[in-house]
Amino acid sequence: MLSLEGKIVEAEAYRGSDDPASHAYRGKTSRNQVMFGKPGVAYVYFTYGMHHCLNVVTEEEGVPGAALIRALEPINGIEEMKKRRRTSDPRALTNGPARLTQAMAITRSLNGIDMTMPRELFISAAPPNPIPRTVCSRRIGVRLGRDKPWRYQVRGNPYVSGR
DNA sequence: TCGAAGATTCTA
DNA sequence: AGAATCTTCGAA
Repeated sequence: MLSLEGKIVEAEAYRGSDDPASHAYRGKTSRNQVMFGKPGVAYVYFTYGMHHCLNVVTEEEGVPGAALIRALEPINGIEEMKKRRRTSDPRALTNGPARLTQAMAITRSLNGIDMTMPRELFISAAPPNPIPRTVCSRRIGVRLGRDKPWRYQVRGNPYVSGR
């Protein structure tokens, strides 16, 4: 069984009542409730009538917060990803929050699963970068909370999202 | 109930 | 620049 794998190269932070761009800004709802739960859990939501996005819950239980995974560098299962994304361009496979969920077949059925253990969907540690080169900038695609420099990406990585 | 907006992507 | 497309949320 082939697994679909990628290295996270871009993410954005979202918090709670102090972050107007966050789904948790106005408190807990049925959609965002996992943002208030245990850290390391997947928060997957559906938006624009067609797209899924994947977050990792980040804060201790009871405190809302999550990181939106915005881009991956494909590592394994690239042919499968090309089929799912209907493109052969390797850079277009996972360089956007909704693109990577399509490439990796991530849907709301995975909402709420613990990604700190080897599961259907999980995150594992990678060797540290020999040269630290993570940079931050303003978040993308949000109307409110543009001022917050909570987007982190690997500088120079060709698989990050954006224009 | 109803209506507006949305942590996006693709096409023209 | 505009459409696609439907869920979610807050107001009525």
